[in-house]
This record gives sequence, structure tokens and C-alpha cells, in this order.
Amino acid sequence: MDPNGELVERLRALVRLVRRIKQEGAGHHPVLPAGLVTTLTLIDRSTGCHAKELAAHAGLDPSTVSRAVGTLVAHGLVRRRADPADGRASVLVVTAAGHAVLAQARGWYGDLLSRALAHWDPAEVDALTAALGRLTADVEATLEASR
Amino acid sequence: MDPNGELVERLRALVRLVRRIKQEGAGHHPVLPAGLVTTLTLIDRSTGCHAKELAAHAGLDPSTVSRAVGTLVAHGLVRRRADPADGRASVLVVTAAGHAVLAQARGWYGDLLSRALAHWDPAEVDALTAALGRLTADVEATLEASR
DNA sequence: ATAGATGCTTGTAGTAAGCAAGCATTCGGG
DNA sequence: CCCGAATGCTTGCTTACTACAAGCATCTAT
Repeated sequence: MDPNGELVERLRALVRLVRRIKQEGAGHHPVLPAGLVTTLTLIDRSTGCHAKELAAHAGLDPSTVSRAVGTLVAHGLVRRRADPADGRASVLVVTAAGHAVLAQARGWYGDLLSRALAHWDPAEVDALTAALGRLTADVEATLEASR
Repeated sequence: MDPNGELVERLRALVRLVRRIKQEGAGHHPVLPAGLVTTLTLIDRSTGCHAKELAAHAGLDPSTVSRAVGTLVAHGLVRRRADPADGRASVLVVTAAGHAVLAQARGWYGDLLSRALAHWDPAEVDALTAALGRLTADVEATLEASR
């Protein structure tokens, strides 16, 4: 049988789990529609970025990003500043409130993970992190190549 | 800084990637609304199961499972048989057509993964698979405990 | 025999996502 | 310099997936 079938099954289980975590977490920091934390994190990570870059990096449609950013702006977590070099584009910056929400979310997810990994050897965590990075990179490359 | 932050970031990237794969794959086997492959796999894995068990195993609401199964039945991929021991419940069985779709989907995802992991040491794949299993199990347990 | 529990379905609603179309701005020839 | 094409973003519409609440049919225990 397919030797990778097991891995696929684990990945499926992981996706299910992530969905449940997201749902559970939504109750604990109800400030934010939950799914936007990812977008907010991306904006924070590359400060002063354009929506276009967000879409490219996340693999999302520009329209989806546009709406997500709009919601974040409406919540006061992100500010749109006019790009002096291009009148069509906006530069996105996380506000203080946005950083607070980010810290809160990071805390919640971090706590959960810390407790879950309490009896893991740090080296094992690192190994898993590295392997996941390699996996996504390789799959991404394969996906690109086969298109 | 949080030592697990890196892992969280990798998991986020993985989830994004999975979404893209699902989207890409939807074009290649357009027979099935894509998201139902997971449910179909679960039914196949525990042949002759009740919807209740599916919901419990997937961590989904019974109503969600009910609709998913309904769609699968409408597509002729699953058959509902009356449970002789309980008139309220139905026993779910994957049909021949369902098995065909499953094989097709497994082939597509399997191919992608095989190509991506082409230059991985099988032991590394096994290690990743094991680590992922452990991770989901531990996080799941933590989630249960903290509720 | 009846009251409560259980298994499933249906009604309703919210989030996330894509495609197509449109608007405003910028850029590249003539 | 000006006009057509490209670009960055937004909006309208649709689809998928999910949960919660309510309801119906059946089972179980007293």
C-alpha cells in the first residue's frame, strides 16, 4: 500500500484539530472574527506592506484579502496609509490595538501549545518544526512545478 | 521569545498550503465537492458506522455530518442502510462508485506527495508522521483537559 | 405506558473563499 | 503630451463549510 497514506491521514487529522482549536479559541478572545488573526499576523510580519503582497504570500485571492483588511481596519487593528509612490496602493500598518490583539492571540495559542508540548524534548520540537518547514516547501514547489 | 512561535508559524503555513492544494485538486477530480473526500474517507475507514460516530471522530456537529452524508448519498457514493438494532440510526456504507472516487482522490494526493517527498529518506517521512501523530494527540488531550 | 434520552434532519445564520466586473491610477509607446 | 494597456484594489455575486436551535422519530427505563 501507499507508504505516504499514513502521513496524509495524519495531516487530515491535524487539519480537523486546527479547525476545532480555532473554534474553541474564538470563545476565548471574542474581539476578533478569529480567522483574521492569520491575516493580522502576516501584516505584522512584513510591516508596511501592500495588500498584493499579502495575497501572494497567503495564496489567497486579492478580493479575499481586501475584505479581510477592510474588517481589520473597521476593528481599528490596522491602518491604511496612502503609498506616496503609488496612488492606487495602500500601505498597511498594525495599530497599537492590533498589536494588543495579536499578543492576546499569541498568548492563547502559545499557552495551549506549551501545555501540549510540556513533556517534549526541545530537540524534538525543533525537529518537527524543521520537518514541517521542509514539507511545506517541497509540496509547494511540487505544486508550482505541476502547474 | 516564545520557542514554539516558530512551530505555530509553520502550522499556519501548512494550513494555507492545504487550502491551496484542496483548491487545486478540486479542478482535477471535479466529480466531488472536494471537502467531502474527508468524510468519505472516514466512512470507508470504519465500515458500517453511524453518523454519530463520524461526528465524534471528526469533531464536527451532527448536523454538519448529516448534510455531508446527504450529499454523498445524493452523489451515489454512500448508501444508508437501516440499522436492524436501532430504527433511528442508519448504517453507512461506501458504494462501488464511492470507492472509485476515493481511489482517484487518493491517487491524486498520493502522487503529489510522492513527488514532493521524492528525495526524502523514508525514515524521515516516518519520523514526521510519528511526530505529527504525537502532536495532534497531545494537543487534543490538552484541549480536552482545559475544557 | 409514559417520560426522558438518543439519533438524525432541517431551518437559519455566520465566516471564508473565489470569480467576474469595475474603478482609479500608473506606465509605456507614439 | 496623450491614449491605451497594465496594475492595485474594491464590490457584487456565488459556493462551501460550519454551528446552534428546534423538531421528529425511535428507543429505554421505570
